[in-house]
Order: sequence, then structure tokens, then C-alpha cells
Amino acid sequence: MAAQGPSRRDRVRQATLAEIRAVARKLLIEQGPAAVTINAVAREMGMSGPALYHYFAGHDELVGAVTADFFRELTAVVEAARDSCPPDEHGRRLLAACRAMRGWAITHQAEFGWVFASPNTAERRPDSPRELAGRDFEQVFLEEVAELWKARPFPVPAPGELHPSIAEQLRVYADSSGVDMPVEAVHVFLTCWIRLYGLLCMEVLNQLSFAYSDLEPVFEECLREMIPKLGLDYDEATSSR
Amino acid sequence: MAAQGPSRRDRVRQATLAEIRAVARKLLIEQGPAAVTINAVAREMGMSGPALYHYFAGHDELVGAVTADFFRELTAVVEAARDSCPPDEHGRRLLAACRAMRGWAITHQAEFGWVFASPNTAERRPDSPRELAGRDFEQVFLEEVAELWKARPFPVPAPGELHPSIAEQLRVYADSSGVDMPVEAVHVFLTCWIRLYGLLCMEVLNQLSFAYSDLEPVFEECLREMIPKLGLDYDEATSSR
DNA sequence: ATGGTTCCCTAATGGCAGTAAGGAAGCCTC
DNA sequence: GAGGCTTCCTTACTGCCATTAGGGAACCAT
Repeated sequence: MAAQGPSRRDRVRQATLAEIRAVARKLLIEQGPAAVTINAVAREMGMSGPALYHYFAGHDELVGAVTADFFRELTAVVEAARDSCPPDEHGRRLLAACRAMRGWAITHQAEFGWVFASPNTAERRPDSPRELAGRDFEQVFLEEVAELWKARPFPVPAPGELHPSIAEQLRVYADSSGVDMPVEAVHVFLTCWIRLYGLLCMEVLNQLSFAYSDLEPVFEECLREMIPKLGLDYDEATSSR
Repeated sequence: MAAQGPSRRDRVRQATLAEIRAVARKLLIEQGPAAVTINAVAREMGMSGPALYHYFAGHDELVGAVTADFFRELTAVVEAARDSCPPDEHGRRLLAACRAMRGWAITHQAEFGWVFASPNTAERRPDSPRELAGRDFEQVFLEEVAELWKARPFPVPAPGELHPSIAEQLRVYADSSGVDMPVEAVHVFLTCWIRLYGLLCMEVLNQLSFAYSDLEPVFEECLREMIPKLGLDYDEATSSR
């Protein structure tokens, strides 16, 4: 007798779900975001359009699921890069994670761009898979910095030096994300995050092509500026020791 | 006899063009980017859909024209703010321009977000009105920094210290934009630009709402970090002297 | 076997971009 | 001022889209 696993029906369903998302991604890559339609995905699979409604409540949900996939894949890539460095070398781990993020972004421009400017940029419920996966992704960096903070605290603004409004907002955020750092350290982290992620955002949305054709050295310089803010040494973190 | 101005026909046509763009903007603000369709705009004006094709070659061109309008309006607002400060106080002028940019961005979130994630983020010809207006906008900041450089050069990396690839890319850019600064100074400018504009980009695309609800103080802090890079004093530039 | 569940289909609605063809109105020249 | 050209706008149409409704077939548990 077979092990009491998921039923055959369940397995087929999961396979279909996976195929739908794979086809959606293929269409995105090959023909752009606008080509990711319920009908086109179904057609590509040899199904009728309405059949897909047994798997996704509508176009928005499909878009959200695909976006969540991208976040999960990106998270895995970044975690793998991070874990290719020893657990105590936080500088190297962070740099590896950041570079892996950009590496994925430029080798998967369609996917990364989709994350920022997906068809439904607006109405997002905070409990959607998309948002959960997005927070998980960001959490990878946050936790690595928290580890760093625990092992070797970096310089932060003195309590009270922070703008009161920022301090209050970050208190809420730190509570909700359950990270164990003072808000001042969270602020330093987010400042770095905004610069890195913002640079990628602009790169991928073609907002910098008027001046740059290759932003790799700009990104690297951004890292070089970021690393000392976390009390780390760029050369040390870059060299293989 | 009337002055030899544009013919009546021309005037009517210009008025219709203006109304189309105004209605498109109204739809964007009231119902989001997806509501800006040829048909909806025409309906709102009491016209049939196909009639709009006498004014715009297609949906993409309409989108581009509206985007160009936004850039032009933003440019005017930023220029006005800049010119409200004396011509020789470059620090105050720059700060005023930056704050005006964010002010417009948050009071016109729909429009500013549209600039980044308009329906046709992809294929953009460099001679489209959208691109021209976009470069004019960015030029406002570039030129103010160039003035500053002429009046009181700020510290820049030594020649050769810059990554060769960046130097080469910026040489091309500096030539094409006809600005009279060494590439090292252009690099400092673009570094600042990327931070400011990137922050706004992320804010407006809702990429930071997981942590922040009000980014005004974050933006202000960004300015505070930026200003010394241009050899200016934040307090001096902020105070009214 | 049977009854419910799941899956998928066709049909249909209404909206979209864009094309085609024709009518009316303005304008310009002879 | 009469024809003729241009411009503007219309309706009709194609083919796409999202989504809903309803029905048939396969599957599964009892």
C-alpha cells in the first residue's frame, strides 16, 4: 500500500498550478508583462481561458502568485550566496547576498522589473502571498544585519538624535518584524537597503539609461559606501581573506 | 483685420488636444492608470473612441504625451522653487528644488507614479516627447549643480580614481548633455541624483510602506547627507541666512 | 452503483485597441 | 460662389481581453 501522501488529484492539481505559473513566467520573459493574460496562459497550455479560474480567482491573483514565485526564487538565490560564506564573516556574507541580488536582477530583468511595476501595483492586501514573500526576502538582509549587530555592533546615531517620527515608525516596524535591534540600528539598515534596492529599482525601470549603460560599477561603489556604515571593511569583506 | 495668428482650425485642434490630455489625467487621478484608455477618454469627452486617433497615433502615444505633460509641470514647479532663491545661493536653490520635487511627487502621487510605471515602461524611443521632457527635467538639477561647480567647485574623486567604465559612460553622457563639468563632478551629481530620485521612486511605488508610513523625514535626512557632498552646508542652506 | 466533487468546456457579456469606410463641415482656390 | 480638398467625426467591424454562467464528463468515496 502506498504511503498516505497527497492524493492523486492533489498532485495533478499542484502540477497544473506549477505549469500555469511557469507559462506565465515564460510569457513575461518572451513577450513582456502585457502578454501575461489569463487567456494567453491558458492557450499556451491547451486549455480554455475560463478553466484557469479553477486555479486562480482572477488575473490579479495570478499576477500575485507569479510575483511571489519571483520573490521566493530571489530569496533562495540570495540565501545560497550568503551561506557560501562562513557564518561568522558577516561582511562577506552581506556583500555576497547583495551581489547575488543584483546578479539575479540583471539576469532576470523581466522578473525583477515585474516585481516593481506589475500590472497591479496598487491595491495590495498585506496578507497576500506576494507581500509575505516580499517580506521574507527583505528579512534575509535584515536578519543578517541583526546577526552582525549582535556579533559586532556598528556605529549608530545616539538615541534622540533620530528624527522622532522616524523613531516612532521604526519602533512599530521593529516590533512587527520581531527583530532584536534598537531602532537606531534598524535605521542604519534601512538606509542601506533603500540605497541598494532603490538603485536596482531605477536601473530595472530604465530610469538611468539616459546616463549609464552598465550600472555594475555604480552598484559596486554603492556597496563600497554602504559597508563602512555597518562598521565593516570593504577590502576585508571582498578579499577571500 | 485679425493678426496673422494660428488659424481657427489650429486653435480648435490645440484645445481638443489639451482637453484629451486633461481628461486622461483626470481619469488617472480618479480611477488609476488602467482607466486611462482611448475609449474612456473619448467617452468622457462625448466623442467616439476612434475619433481620438486623429490626435494620437495610438494608446502609447497618448500615454507618452501625458507623461511629458507631467514632466513639464514638474519642471516648472521645480524651477519656480529654485528661482525663489537668490541666483548665487546654490545650496538654497538646490534644496528648494529637491523639496519642490518631493512636494509635487506626494501631492501628485498618481502622476508621479505613472512616470515610473506607465503602461508602456518598455519600448521608448529617445526622441519621444516623453524622453525629451524627462531629460529637460533632470537637466534642471544638472545645470544648477554645474553653476555651483563653476562658482564654488566641490570635492570630487581624483581623475583616475573613478572606475574606468563609469568614467567612459559619463564622458559620453557629459558630451551629449553639453554640460561643462569634468566627469568626476558629473559623477558626484549623479550619485546624489540617484539617491534622491531613487528614494522617491521607491516611495511612490509602495516599496517602502512595509516599514515607513511617512517618508518626509527620511527624504530630509537624505538631503542632509547629500548637501555636504556638494561642498555645501546644510544649516546654512536651510536657514534663511 | 450513486452522489458529490472536481475539472474543463462552450457560450455569452461587455470592454479594450485599432482599422475601414463614409458623411458632414470647414476652408481654399478658381 | 462652386467645386474640390482637408479635417473631423461617425458607425461598423475584428480580434483581443476578463469574467460569469451553465452543462457535461471524469473521478472518488461511500
